[in-house]
Amino acid sequence: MPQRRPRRTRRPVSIHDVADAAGVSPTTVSHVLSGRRPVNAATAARVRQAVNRMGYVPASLARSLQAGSTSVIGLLIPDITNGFYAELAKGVEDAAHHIGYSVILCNTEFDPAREDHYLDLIRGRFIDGMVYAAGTPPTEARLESLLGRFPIAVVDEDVTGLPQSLSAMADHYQGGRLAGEHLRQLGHRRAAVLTGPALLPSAAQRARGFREAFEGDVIQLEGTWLEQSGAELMLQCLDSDGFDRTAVFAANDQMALGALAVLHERGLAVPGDISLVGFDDIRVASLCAPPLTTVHQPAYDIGRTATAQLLQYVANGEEPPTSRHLLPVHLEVRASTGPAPA
Amino acid sequence: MPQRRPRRTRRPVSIHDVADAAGVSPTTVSHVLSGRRPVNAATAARVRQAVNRMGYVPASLARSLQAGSTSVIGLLIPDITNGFYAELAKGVEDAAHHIGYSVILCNTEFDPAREDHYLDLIRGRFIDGMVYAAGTPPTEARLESLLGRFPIAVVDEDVTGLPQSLSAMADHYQGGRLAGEHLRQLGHRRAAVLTGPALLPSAAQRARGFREAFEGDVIQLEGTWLEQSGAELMLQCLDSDGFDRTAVFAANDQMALGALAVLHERGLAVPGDISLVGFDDIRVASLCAPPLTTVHQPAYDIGRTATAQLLQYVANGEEPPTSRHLLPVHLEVRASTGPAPA
DNA sequence: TTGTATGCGTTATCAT
DNA sequence: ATGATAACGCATACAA
Repeated sequence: MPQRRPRRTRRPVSIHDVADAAGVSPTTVSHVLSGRRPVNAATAARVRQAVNRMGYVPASLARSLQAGSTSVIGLLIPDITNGFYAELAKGVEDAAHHIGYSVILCNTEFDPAREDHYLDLIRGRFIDGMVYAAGTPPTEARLESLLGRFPIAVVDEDVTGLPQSLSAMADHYQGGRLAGEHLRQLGHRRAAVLTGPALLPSAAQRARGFREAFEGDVIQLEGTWLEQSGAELMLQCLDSDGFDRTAVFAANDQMALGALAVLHERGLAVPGDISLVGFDDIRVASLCAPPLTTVHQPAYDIGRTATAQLLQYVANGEEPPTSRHLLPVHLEVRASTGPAPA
Repeated sequence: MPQRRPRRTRRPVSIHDVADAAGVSPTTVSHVLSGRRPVNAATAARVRQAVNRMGYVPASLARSLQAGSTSVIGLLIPDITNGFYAELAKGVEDAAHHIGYSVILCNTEFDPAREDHYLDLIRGRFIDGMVYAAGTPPTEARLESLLGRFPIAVVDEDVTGLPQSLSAMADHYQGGRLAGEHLRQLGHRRAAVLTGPALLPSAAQRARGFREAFEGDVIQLEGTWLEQSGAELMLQCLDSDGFDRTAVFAANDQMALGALAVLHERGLAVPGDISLVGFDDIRVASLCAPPLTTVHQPAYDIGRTATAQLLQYVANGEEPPTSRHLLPVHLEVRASTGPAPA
């Protein structure tokens, strides 16, 4: 004999309440709302009226539990204030919203603990999938227990040797090559490369592409992806004995902006004394002074593509196949690069 | 024909499976994991071993259903690629993550339908609360059915005459005044104001503050918050008969950047011919050419404060009180403003 | 056309 | 110290 609910707090209206009010069973209410089976017109009208009068909204939580999926995915990125990730996020959100999914913003600030915390969302099945663009080195160790067991799209990073499902990234190597060729054709022979974390394939590929196309004398300094890091590395360069570089390739635009600020501080002309190339082509790259020559990356498309791919399978309860999307890049030549000084 | 697998799909390990494996009841497993009541050490060890061996992770969905809350909030904003909202989002995420909450990114692109869709998340109780920074005019109609019934913090907007719970915003009026005073002191007497949507209190307050402090001849053009809109309004100004303004106040930095691009295109010097002031102080404002004089808004703090306030009550199951936080602004004087031309 | 019973996976309540 | 049972609120297989 069912006991009446305690009713301590103002409990939300449930499907049961509506059913009682309309004089039907919860099943019928459910079907009126879902349309998954025919309901007598008059009955349906009564139910709808009760729904409106009582302001009933189905508890999506209960619905999700029953359905076994939440229609929510995660987007794991290191820094939403970086224009690249913001564009990426927009692409992810667009693709997700397009088929009724929502996106949890997992902003990690490059903090492994925070990353782990957010990965627990998928372990606990609160999210149906994850778009993973961590930007942190120990990517593999952190992911290996997840890939293959959960729907994850690895984005912007070329994680190899793992049972990964989906991936989408820009052609980092080719981007590096474009930067290198450009500077070589301008007559530069001695360059500095301010890279991202050496353990990241993306950072390594950009640097390698640059070196192979530049074919000159290259010194390489490792940093994080942050503006601050670009500034520090640039300072380190300038303060080293016998610094003689005429060109700098920064692993992303944020670092390039940091480097640019330092060059300005030191009274060095860009590109008069030193040419500077970035990577990403975030909005500010075309607005800063001088406008930055940089490798354009289709951030929005990367996010949109990866998410659409992921959800195509997740939404059907299928297991995503292994795939690797390589998106094209191109060089945006602006005013931060010029002929090598004599 | 014998059935191989009774289950259609590989079902995740449940608390029941662990209980069976450990030879205890689900209740005990639950208590071992939560520590909410004493469990025999040996029993607990057996349970923990089973948990590890089977890779059990509690279904947070079921947990949420039982608990009546999800530990997720929404963040509704129009445009994550706008540096202001990105900073705001970072503040929200920080405050939420700090006490174990996650954030759903509700990016609306100023689309009312999309906004409504996301507001349904709170109606369906999939999220415990919402940080609302829509930036769209019909804020009130859209919100009136929600405020007071659900935990919502209205951010960056001064919604008056509504049963709102929490709100946090910059001092828009004072910001407008700072811009107006600055230009007046530089000798400007004729200005153009490129405002945001007239129906938005924030936009109206910024414009009013400007007019009251500037005390000169002001023409006012209404736009959206977008860069494109700033460009269009600037063009419209320049092409009007007898245009004679020496200063422009844009309602936000994005619009200022749009206006700046148009001024450059037309060969007008900034600030030589026209001085320009923005609002927000997003990162690019200090990097563009010339660096933009602008009203600084504490975007990160607005997000963090509002979220911390909201969650303080939500996490305790209490109803948030009505409150209104007004955060201070200040003027960042850079190179886009100068003395009025003779 | 409609209703009953059951399950989704967890935790709180009550019992032992 | 541990377990059985009843919710949480919905959807669905099965019955009528």
